[in-house]
Amino acid sequence: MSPKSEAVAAAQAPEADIESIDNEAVTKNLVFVAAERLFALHGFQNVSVRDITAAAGVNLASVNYHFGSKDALIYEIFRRRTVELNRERAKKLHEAIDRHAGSPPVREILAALLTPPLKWLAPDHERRISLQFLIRARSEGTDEIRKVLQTDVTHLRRFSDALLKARPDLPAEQIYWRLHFTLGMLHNNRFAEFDRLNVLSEGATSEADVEALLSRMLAFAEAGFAA
Amino acid sequence: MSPKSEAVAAAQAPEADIESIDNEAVTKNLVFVAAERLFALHGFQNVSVRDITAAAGVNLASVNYHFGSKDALIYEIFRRRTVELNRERAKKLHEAIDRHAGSPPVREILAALLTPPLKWLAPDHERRISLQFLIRARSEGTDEIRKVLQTDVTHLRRFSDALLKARPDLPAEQIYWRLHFTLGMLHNNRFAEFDRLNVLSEGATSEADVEALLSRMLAFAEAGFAA
DNA sequence: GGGGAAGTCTTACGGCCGTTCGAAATTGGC
DNA sequence: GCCAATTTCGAACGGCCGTAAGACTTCCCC
Repeated sequence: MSPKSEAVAAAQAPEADIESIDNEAVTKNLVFVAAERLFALHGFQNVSVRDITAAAGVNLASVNYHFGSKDALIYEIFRRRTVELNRERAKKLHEAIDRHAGSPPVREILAALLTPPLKWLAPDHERRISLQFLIRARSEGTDEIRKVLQTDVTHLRRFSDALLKARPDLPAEQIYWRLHFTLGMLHNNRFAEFDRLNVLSEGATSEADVEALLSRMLAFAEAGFAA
Repeated sequence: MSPKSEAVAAAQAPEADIESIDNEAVTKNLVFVAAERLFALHGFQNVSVRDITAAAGVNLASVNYHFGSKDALIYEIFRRRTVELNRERAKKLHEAIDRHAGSPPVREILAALLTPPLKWLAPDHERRISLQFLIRARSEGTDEIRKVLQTDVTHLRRFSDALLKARPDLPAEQIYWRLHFTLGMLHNNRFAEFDRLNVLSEGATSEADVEALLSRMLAFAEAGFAA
């Protein structure tokens, strides 16, 4: 009772100062943030509801009260962050379409796809942990998440359509495969993979400079599409 | 007692016929094969020791008796398949080196890296499930597996060294990053990702033709390295 | 064919898990 | 300042898990 109550009080005070939004549902937010962080760092199965509520300084029953179940919590985090990320991507894509009278070049389409997640990857970006969560959700996700990932391709279709228009000379399957390859490059941006890369290059590579990383990825993928 | 014993008897007979090797340690092999398959299909945490022993038709205690623990079993599968895969890769790389007087072109280096796993990916290949296991181990693996993956880069260094020699004009970090991108493309070859790709392309893509997939990947990656 | 080693079997222990329940506390409207 | 609704809390339930212990069986060597 005592330590948890103190933690709640200590966490609520600055929260209310910084962003007084959601004065209601403080607990729900504490759970959401703590869960996202722990899931991103350690995986869904390795983080228990008790871990989450302890880290958030709230009661054990909070997860089930506010979200219904652990899986529903995972899904809500996944859903909110996915919508947020895809909104940024779609905005960039439409800007590129407007700039180029309906059909932007391959590089700009890929930039719209890759720039938002790479921006999130920056060490001081507030969505850095969210991106790791999303990457992890792709391989370890719930049954429901897996179903959504495989079924709902409406977001991805925006990009494949734009690419088909930008390269009408290429067979359609070629476009799809190359988009698949590009997404593979992106989803490989996990902490563990960076660590291995740093060991291999003996420190010559640094993922902290996301601008440089974006340039490298765009150059690689654009050349791949031009092959 | 009765159903399990019958299952063992039924499974042992054809096993002994096909490959009479390991007439000893039949049970150990049954566990190994069943575990690899279940882990590859459903993930490490979603498969219990009871699932494995039931599928193998052996006793529950077999896993701990023959392998020590569930984690040790996972590690042994990972280790054996990794050694096997890397041996094939290294052989191909050395053949390429011999063919080209010490410094093969980028495409041949990448082919040595990608061809073995893509061969394993073929629908009728006996290592198809092993490859899925290895891909999964990369993201869901044990602490020990994760440590090995991040620490032991000796195998990968063979390829980065060859690439550095093939493209001495490129900065070293550029080589490392592009190798990282290429591996990302490779590790994205999961069943779930293929399914999504098939939905997106409305059936125009098929991962069954691994020869075509290899060509596509090599063309994409080689162009990326030439950028 | 007797004895010891290797393997198999049943059974159960201890532990962590997600979830639930009823009581207590807090909040907000009148 | 009271009542009802919402939220928080402590506690526990049922279940599945990995692992271990001990009895039993099989096999092989002397």
